Amino acid sequence: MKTTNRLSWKYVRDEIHHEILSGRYGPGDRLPRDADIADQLNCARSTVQRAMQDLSDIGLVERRRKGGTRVHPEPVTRATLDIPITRHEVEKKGGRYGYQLIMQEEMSAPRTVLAAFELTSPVSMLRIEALHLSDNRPYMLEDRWVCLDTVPEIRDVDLEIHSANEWLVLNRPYTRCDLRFYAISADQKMSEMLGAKIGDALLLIERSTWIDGAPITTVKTITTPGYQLLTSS
Amino acid sequence: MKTTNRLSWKYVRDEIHHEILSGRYGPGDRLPRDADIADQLNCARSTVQRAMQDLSDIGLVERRRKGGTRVHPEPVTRATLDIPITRHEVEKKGGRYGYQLIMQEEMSAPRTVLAAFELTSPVSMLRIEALHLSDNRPYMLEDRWVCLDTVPEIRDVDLEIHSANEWLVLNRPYTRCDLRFYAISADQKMSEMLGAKIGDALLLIERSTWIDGAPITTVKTITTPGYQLLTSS
DNA sequence: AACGGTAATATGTAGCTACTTAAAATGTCA
DNA sequence: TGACATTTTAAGTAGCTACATATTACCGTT
Repeated sequence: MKTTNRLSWKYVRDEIHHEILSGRYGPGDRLPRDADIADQLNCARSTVQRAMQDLSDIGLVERRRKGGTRVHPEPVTRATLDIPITRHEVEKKGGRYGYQLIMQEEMSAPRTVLAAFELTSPVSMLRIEALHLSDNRPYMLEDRWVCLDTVPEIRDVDLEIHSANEWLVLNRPYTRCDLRFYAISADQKMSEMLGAKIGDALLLIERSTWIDGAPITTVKTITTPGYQLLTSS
Repeated sequence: MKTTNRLSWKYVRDEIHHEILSGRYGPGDRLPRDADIADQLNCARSTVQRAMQDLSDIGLVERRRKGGTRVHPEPVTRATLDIPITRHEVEKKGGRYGYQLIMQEEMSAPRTVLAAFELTSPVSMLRIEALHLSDNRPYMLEDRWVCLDTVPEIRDVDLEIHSANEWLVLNRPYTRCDLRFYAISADQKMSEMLGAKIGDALLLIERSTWIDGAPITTVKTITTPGYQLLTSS
C-alpha cells in the first residue's frame, strides 16, 4: 500500500479550490508558489502545475511568470457550449431530419457581413438561405454567407442535397470562431418560414469562422419559438 | 542551437490538427497511438499526450484507454462563454453601475424552481427580484431563488446594498453550473421594468448552481432589447 | 529622482521513467 | 455458442530533472 498516498492533481486542484473559497484567499490575493504548495502537500511541483493550469482554465486564478499565481480579481462564470451539426441535433432529439434550400446566389458581401469578418474591402461571397426541418416541421432558418476566395469548392457542392452547415463543418476546419446570441422578433418572412406568429421572440445565433485569418463563413441561425440552448457539462 | 529542434506540444497539436483536417483522417477514424506519433515526430510521448489532451478538450478527438484516439464522429463547434458579475460587465462597457432591490421574500419554492434543481420535495427559498442599472437606465432584470438550507447566511446580507449576484459569486463557490438561453417576449411588467415595449424580444439567461450536489441558487436574467452575448476568445 | 541594465525568480515546457487503469481482445469452460 | 475470467493494450497519472521565458526586483549610474 504505497499507491494510495500518491496525490492526484485533481485532489490538489480541489484542495486549492477549497482554500480559495473558504475565504483564506480572496479575489486578487497571491497564492504561494507552486513549489511551496508542492512541499506542503508533499507532492511534485508538476502535479501542482497541472492543478493550477486547470484552475486557470476555468478562470478561477490568474498565473504569470515570476508574478506568481493569484485569485482572479473579477470572478467569472465560465461555461462551454457545444453546437452540433443541425442534422445531429435534430436526430438526437428524436426527430426525422429534413432540409430545404431556399436560395443561393453569388454576390458581393454587404457591409454588415464584411463587418462580421472585420473586413473593409468588398469580397465576393455565396449567399445561402436554407431551412432545417424536424419531422417535416420547420426547425431552424439559416442565413449564410460563404467567402468564395477562401472556399471556392463550395461552388461544386449541390446545396439542394447537402446542407452548407454540414458540408462546411466536415470539410472546412477553422482556427477562429466568434459567436453571438441575441433575441429578435419574427418578421413577416421569418414567421412564414418557421411557422411562427409575427412578433414571436426568437433566439438568434450568429457564428463567424476563419481559417488562419481568412474568412470562411458567417451564418445567422434562427430557431422556432421556445427553442433553448443548453450548456454541455 | 539545439533548443530550436525541440518540438512544443502546441506544434504537435497543430500538426495533428492539420492532418485531421487535410482529410487524412475523417470523423470516426482511429489515429495512431501516442507512442507511434511521438516516434514519428521524434518527440516524447508526454508531449503528444499534452497535444492530444488539448485536441480532446476542444472536442476534435475522443480518447479512451485502450481504445486509442479517434476523430470525433460528430464534429461540434465548442465555445466558451464568460459571464461576469453584472457590475463588472456594466463598468467594462463604460456605464455607471446602479442597483435596485425590487423585492425579497422567504417562501416555499414552486415546481418550476424545484425542477431546475432536479428536486421533488419542497424547499424553503429566498426569492429576490432586482434591477441592474447602467447610467441610471435599466440594464438587466434579475429573478432569483436562493436555497436557504444551503445558504442560510443570505438572510444576514443587506440586499438593498449588495446585489445577490455579486454576493453569491464572491462568497458561494459552486461545483456545478447549468445554463440555458432562450428568447421571450416582454410582458407588461418586464416592459415597465426594463423600459422596453410590450412584445419586444428579450434574451433570457437562466443559470442554476450547486455545491457538491446541494442547490445554491437559480436565476433568470432578462436584458434590455438589443443585448448581445458574445464568446470570449 | 529618473533611468537603464542586470540579476533573481516563479511559471512554462520538454523529456524520461515507472506505474495505474479502463477497456478491448482473447481464451477457457460449461 | 455463450458466459465469464484473463491477458494485453493504450491512454492517464505521478515524479524527477533540466532548461526556457517572462517579469519583477534590485542596484548602480547619471
